[in-house]
Amino acid sequence: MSAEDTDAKLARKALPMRAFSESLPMALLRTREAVMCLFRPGLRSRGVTEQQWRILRALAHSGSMEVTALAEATFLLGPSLSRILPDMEKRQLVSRRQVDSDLRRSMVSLEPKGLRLIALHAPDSEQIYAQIAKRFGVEQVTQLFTLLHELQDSLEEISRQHAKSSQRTSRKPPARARARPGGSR
Amino acid sequence: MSAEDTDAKLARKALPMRAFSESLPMALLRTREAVMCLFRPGLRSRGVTEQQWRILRALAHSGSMEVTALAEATFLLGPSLSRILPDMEKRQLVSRRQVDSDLRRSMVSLEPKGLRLIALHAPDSEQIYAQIAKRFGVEQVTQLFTLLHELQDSLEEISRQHAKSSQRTSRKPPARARARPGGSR
DNA sequence: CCTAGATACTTAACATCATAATCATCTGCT
DNA sequence: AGCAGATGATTATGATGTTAAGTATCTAGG
Repeated sequence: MSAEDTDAKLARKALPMRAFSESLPMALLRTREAVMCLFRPGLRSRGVTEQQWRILRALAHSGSMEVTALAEATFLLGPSLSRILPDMEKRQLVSRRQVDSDLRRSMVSLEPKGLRLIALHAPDSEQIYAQIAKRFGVEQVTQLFTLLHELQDSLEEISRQHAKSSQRTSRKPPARARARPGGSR
Repeated sequence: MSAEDTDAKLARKALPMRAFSESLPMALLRTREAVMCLFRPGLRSRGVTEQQWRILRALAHSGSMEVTALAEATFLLGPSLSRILPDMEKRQLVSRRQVDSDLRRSMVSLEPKGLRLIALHAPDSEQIYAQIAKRFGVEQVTQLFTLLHELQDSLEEISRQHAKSSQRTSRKPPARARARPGGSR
């Protein structure tokens, strides 16, 4: 055993830190990646990226939306949509038109081609969910969803609490739940 | 109500597709992002990125590691480490040395500065976990971890099954659980 | 030996994400 | 009206993830 190993092991014991495997962000990241590994091949084979698929799904689910609302729904940022939407327009998966009453806004709509793409891929997607349900258990899936949603709620409360308690020092609200420079991982 | 809205609503009813909010990848992504929103400010204030923090934690937990093992542990890719590690070396958070018995390999070790950084940040991190435990519930947290791990196991089984059944057509195994061009979102 | 293939890691090229800056438009106040 | 500030969206810039190609080293078979 090398000196570094020994040091690290001592360090691990001395540090008031949970095991790396008990990191919530890591667990969520790994799990999501594992799920996506099942879904990606099908999407890729149809020439759709994960982000484009989210846009199609959001539009199919909620109907035409403004860009900001679409960003919220798909969990993408404005700039990402500004790049992705023109591509999808060219491919006639979606269309856009200005809003008469406010020329800053534009409405994004699902086009027939986009709808067909969804219809084409949906069975595959559902089949994967069926496999998951079979292996993992239906109740387990619903339980997981419940926990994830509840955790999100709890986290939001904590954030609000932070915002409130730091109000004395900094005037600005913590803006909004988003990230930092660099990729998502 | 616009024609597009009507179309979309009809489409939604016609399509054999679950509600967008019941998308497992989305739920995991949103939850992870919500968690990271609590952790990021502390890391950022100490000049560490999320990825660098994962590297430090992995080294503190398991001791010195080769680059490949580190990639596995941190869920980063080799090229990312090739970019990140030199920076961390310059800042003396970690160090590297060639392995005598195999000059291709190099061992990455935690340096005192890195250890101090962990020690500095760990309390903050644990305090956030404490808040989560308080709001969300301790049993809920452990239950979530359990479900996430079990789901990963199930997904791996499904992947293996796919690999086996597609063995006739394509010789190559599905390699390994990784992603596609573009960022993580 | 010594050459072919495998392995560890790096470099390069490209796509994407995140922040900030910018542009256009709208709203409220005077 | 007319201007200041807010808001929707795009563009610009920098950092990261991913794939593929490249380099160096090791291992195995002739």
